[in-house]
Formats: sequence, structure tokens, C-alpha cells
Amino acid sequence: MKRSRTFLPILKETPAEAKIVSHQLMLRAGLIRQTSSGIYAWLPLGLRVLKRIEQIVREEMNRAGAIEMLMPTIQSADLWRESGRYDDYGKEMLRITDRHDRDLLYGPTNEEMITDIFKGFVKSYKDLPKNLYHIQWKFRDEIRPRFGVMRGREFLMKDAYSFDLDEAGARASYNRMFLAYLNAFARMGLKAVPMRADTGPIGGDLSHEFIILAETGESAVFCHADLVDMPPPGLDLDFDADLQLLVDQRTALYAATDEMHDEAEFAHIPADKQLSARGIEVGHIFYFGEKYSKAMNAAVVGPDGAERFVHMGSYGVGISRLLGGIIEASHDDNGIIWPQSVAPFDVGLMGLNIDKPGVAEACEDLYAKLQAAGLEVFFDDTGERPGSKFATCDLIGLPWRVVVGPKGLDKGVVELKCRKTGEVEELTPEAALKKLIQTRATI
RNA sequence: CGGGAUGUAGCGCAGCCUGGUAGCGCACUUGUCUGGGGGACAAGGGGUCGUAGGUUCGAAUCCUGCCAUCCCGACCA
Repeated sequence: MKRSRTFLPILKETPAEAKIVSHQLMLRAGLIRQTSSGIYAWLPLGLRVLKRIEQIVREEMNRAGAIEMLMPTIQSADLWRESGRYDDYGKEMLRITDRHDRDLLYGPTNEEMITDIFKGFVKSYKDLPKNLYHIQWKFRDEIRPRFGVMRGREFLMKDAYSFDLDEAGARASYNRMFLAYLNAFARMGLKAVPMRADTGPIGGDLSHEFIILAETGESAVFCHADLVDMPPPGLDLDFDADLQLLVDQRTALYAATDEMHDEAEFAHIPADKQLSARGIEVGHIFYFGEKYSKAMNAAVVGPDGAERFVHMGSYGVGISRLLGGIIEASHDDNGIIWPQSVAPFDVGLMGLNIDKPGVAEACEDLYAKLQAAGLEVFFDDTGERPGSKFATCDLIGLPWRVVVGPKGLDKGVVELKCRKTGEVEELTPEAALKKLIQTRATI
């Protein structure tokens, strides 16, 4: 993508309303634009990142055996009256009336709808287990939206719903999601710690929040320090195997959010391993048994011919929130530092003194070759001064930067800089191309 | 919803107290010089001062209502 052709509204100054660094950088780097309190337009650069995060989550869901579908944002109030949540959910739910005066709502979550769809088709234990998910916009009319996309009212969420014949099956489904989440977050360069969590209004008796540690996190969290650096299960995990042991390894050590915190238990951790910090919740998984299947009569016939309610779980990932979370975890004074797996572009290419002989040609040549190799390239082909181009490239956080200038060209080299380490190398254009192709292959 | 604050050009702000031609920096346009870390100079363009009333000869400025946005708290992917 050439900068001259895209839409990248960079801000030099920090908008006054943004208080935390991720929000400030998202506005400054032209990722989002607020349109109402807690509601954002996704600008081209932000959308690219959103799509990449979404795709990682999608791939890890699919790998774990979940099936993608898409449910609407608008739901009928009747469904929610069936589960009893229409009155329970309170003002957080945005209620709408259509032209026939029918009560509708903008979905804050989809348990009712998926249960309704499921029960219409699945009647036998032979069709179980099933895990259905979608990635769709949600609306929750938060009392106080804040921190940009971290607590917006409209947000993109992946929500998965599992259906099993019994509790043992449901726990196996739960375990698959538990481990798939760890893989997904790791692919985004995040260290997410699963923590025992309150089940909240959804109900049930088994729940974990996935927390990334950040000073600006909304909740206080307490855990054993070893959990932070525990490696993810890995993409070669066999999701058909019994995963209980792997889950147990990751739940044996103490980890809890403040509402579940037990000071006495925490005190048993060796003092040098007691980690008390703040965290951002990026995922939340629940097992809630028959809560919805009973209320909405979602039953299947078992092998013995007897009908029984299915056991369900739900599994959410805040896709749009993850942008904020990743930036909180990965930035410096100059701007965002995207992990390459979610970066809007793999590499920023710029020509200095672009009207000097050979510079524009060398840029175009490299631009074409990088793209032909499958890399996403942000080519700053504008007449901006060098300092301005450098600052922009740092701000938007592209993992690699290639600088083509007349001085280097005289020596037959271009400059390759790593955003994260700051390391600079002078390479021939061919060698730079080769190295960049390698980095793309390893993510 | 309780407490606190703010609305003046795309962004950041001054002006308001003490009413009298709406200003500064960045950004934008044009030109010249520049050209490896957010350039310099010159000349320009852009604002019903959130909104509706009120007071006044006269309101960005004083008063009242409303709206919007933000901060602290309780709630949440």
C-alpha cells in the first residue's frame, strides 16, 4: 500500500480525552476515530490489525474443532424472555422497538440465540459434541465507557458455545477452549494467564478469565509468578486427546482476579513468587451446565433413549479490546510496536530524497518484489521530510523498516531496521528482501 | 447513577474573572530555500465560540435550561 493512496490520519498531538497509552496511540496512529461515547469507527490501519487478530482467533478456534457461523446483531426480545434474562440484564442491554412495536435488542451476547438454533436441529446424542462460534459486533450500554476500545459500548467479540451430553463431555469442551485460548494469545505475542473467575450474571460453576498483565488493567489480579512465563500448549496439540492434565498443570498454581481472591491461599505462595498486579481481561470461558438448556428446553435423546438437557459452555474473546491490550503490552515513547503476527503491515518502505536519481526506481523495485513475496508493505512514497517519515513509521509500529536513500544506493545497500530491538543493518536490497521473507515465514 | 470537570478552526490550547472587530501553536494551501529523526521564511484559507432561551445598546465572556464529552466510584469481553 502506498501512503499517498491510503487514508492515514496521523495526529502529532495527543487528544485530551485519551488517558491511557493504548488509547492515545490508537488515536494518534490513525487506527480509530471516536464517533460517540464508547463507539469507534475503524480507520484503514486499525481495521487491518482488527482483521489479523480476528483471523488468529478464527484459526485457533477451528484448530480446536469449533465451527464458525454468523448470528445477527439484532435479536428478538422474546428469546430473552424465554431464558428469563430480558428483565435480568438491566440497562446494559440496548432495547429497540421496530415499526410494528415489537421489542428487539442489540445483542450483548448470544446464549439464547444459539441455544434456540441448536435445539431446532439437534435431537440426538450422536450429534454431540458441538462447538459453534461466531465473530460479531456486540453492544453493551456500559455505564461508563473508557479507555478507548478497551471498554467500548460497541465491540467485536468472538463467542463460542459448546454443547455436550453430560458434564464430563462439557469439561472436555471447556479444556479444548482453555488451551486453544492460550495458543491464540501466544500467537499475538501476549502472555495471558488463566485465572479463576467469578461467573457473573451468566451463572455456572467453572470459569476462567484470561488476563494479560498491564499497569492500566481494570482489575487487580493475584497469581504465582511462574504462570506468566509458562509456555503455551503449542499448535501441534492434539485436541482429540484427553487434555485434562495440560489444563491441570495450568490451574494448579494460584491465580485469581480480585473478586475471587483468597488472601490466605495467596499467602501460601513463596514470597518471591507472589505476583500482585493489574490485568486486562481478554478472554473469559464458562461452563454453566443446564442453565440455558433447561430454561429453553434444549434436550437430546441419549443412548438409553432418555431425553436430557445438554450441558453448555460459552467462551468469549474481546477481539477489538485486544488491540488496546497488545498496545499496552508493546509500545515505547515513539509509538506502537506491533508483534509481526498482528501488524497492519510487515514492513514500512521509504525513500529519502526521492527525487534524487535512482531512489524512486529502487523503491518501486523493492516494493514490487516484497509484495510479490507475499509481504504486506507500507510504502511511504510521499515527499515528507525524512524525520517525519521516520516518526510516522515508528508511531504506527511496523515491525520492519527499509530505508532507501541516495547515500546507501551509492554503496549498493539499503537500511533495514527492527522496530522492536532498534537494530539497524545495511544490506543489499536482495539480502534485505530475503531476510524479510524469512521473518514472515516464522510467525 | 453519585461525585468532579470541560465544550472556542482537523488537533492542542489562550481569551471569559472585569461584556465592545475571535486569537496562538500544530495541521492545511501557494511559493522559495531545504532534505538521514516530526525543517526555515513569506503569503494565504478555514470558526453560527456545543445548543436553546434570558439579561444588555451590545454576549465567546454574565444568568438559566438542555445536549455532548471526559475523569473518580459501583458494573463488565
